[in-house]
Amino acid sequence: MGLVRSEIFTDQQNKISLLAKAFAHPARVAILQHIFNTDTCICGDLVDEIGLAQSTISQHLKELKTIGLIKGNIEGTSVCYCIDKEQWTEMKSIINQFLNQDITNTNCC
Amino acid sequence: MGLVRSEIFTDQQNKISLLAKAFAHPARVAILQHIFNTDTCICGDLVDEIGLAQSTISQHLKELKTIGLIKGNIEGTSVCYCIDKEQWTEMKSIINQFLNQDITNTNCC
DNA sequence: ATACTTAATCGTAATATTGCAATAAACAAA
DNA sequence: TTTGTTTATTGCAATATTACGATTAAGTAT
Repeated sequence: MGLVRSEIFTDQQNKISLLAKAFAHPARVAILQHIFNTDTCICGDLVDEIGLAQSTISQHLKELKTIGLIKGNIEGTSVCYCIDKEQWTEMKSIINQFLNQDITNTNCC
Repeated sequence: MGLVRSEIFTDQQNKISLLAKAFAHPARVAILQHIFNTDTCICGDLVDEIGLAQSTISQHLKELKTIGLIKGNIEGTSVCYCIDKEQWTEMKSIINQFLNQDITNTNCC
């Protein structure tokens, strides 16, 4: 069907999967890494840096904005994107809580 | 197009996004949590636990197996799934390296 | 052998995602 | 105003994902 049945999962499960989607595409990973790597905030050079069309990059930026991990400041004619530090930290904590589940219990294989 | 242009990204970026896909769906999050929570390995009760059809669960299990995070042991007529500890640890390290990028540099917004 | 249980696979339908060209919007510069 | 620059949006087209019923495969039990 292509339609996720979110109702049958817990809020936490839906939240984790939503956050994971942010970096479940290499372009979004690249965008986030580039924002991290440039000490000054990012503008429109993502299109040159990554080899995708401007509209495609813009769409990925929109998704990251919707999820809440980045925010954009309009600076004249260009837009400056940066990490939303609070949200990033919260995301990290949620994901880490999931990743750090105790592995020692599973002992059959 | 619906076709990810993997060639234009680094191996690391592709790897991160691939791993993230493992928990970019609430059903797979639920499956992994359930394997973690039951001290004994998982069998076919995932279908009862999560409200999805048997074939759907089986498909998600296959994806998790393909990504490498779980492995299944045939035990008579049922199958026992568990976390692949080595792979899980490696995944954690790769994801954490990405999540723990220094946030202090981004200082425009 | 037959019947039952369990999980994988196949086929199909529907929705989601990715990508790009073209256009629009918003601002800057001349 | 006109021109250029930059980003967002719209409108496709193509591929991917999700989900389920039906079937198959493999083992158990009778």
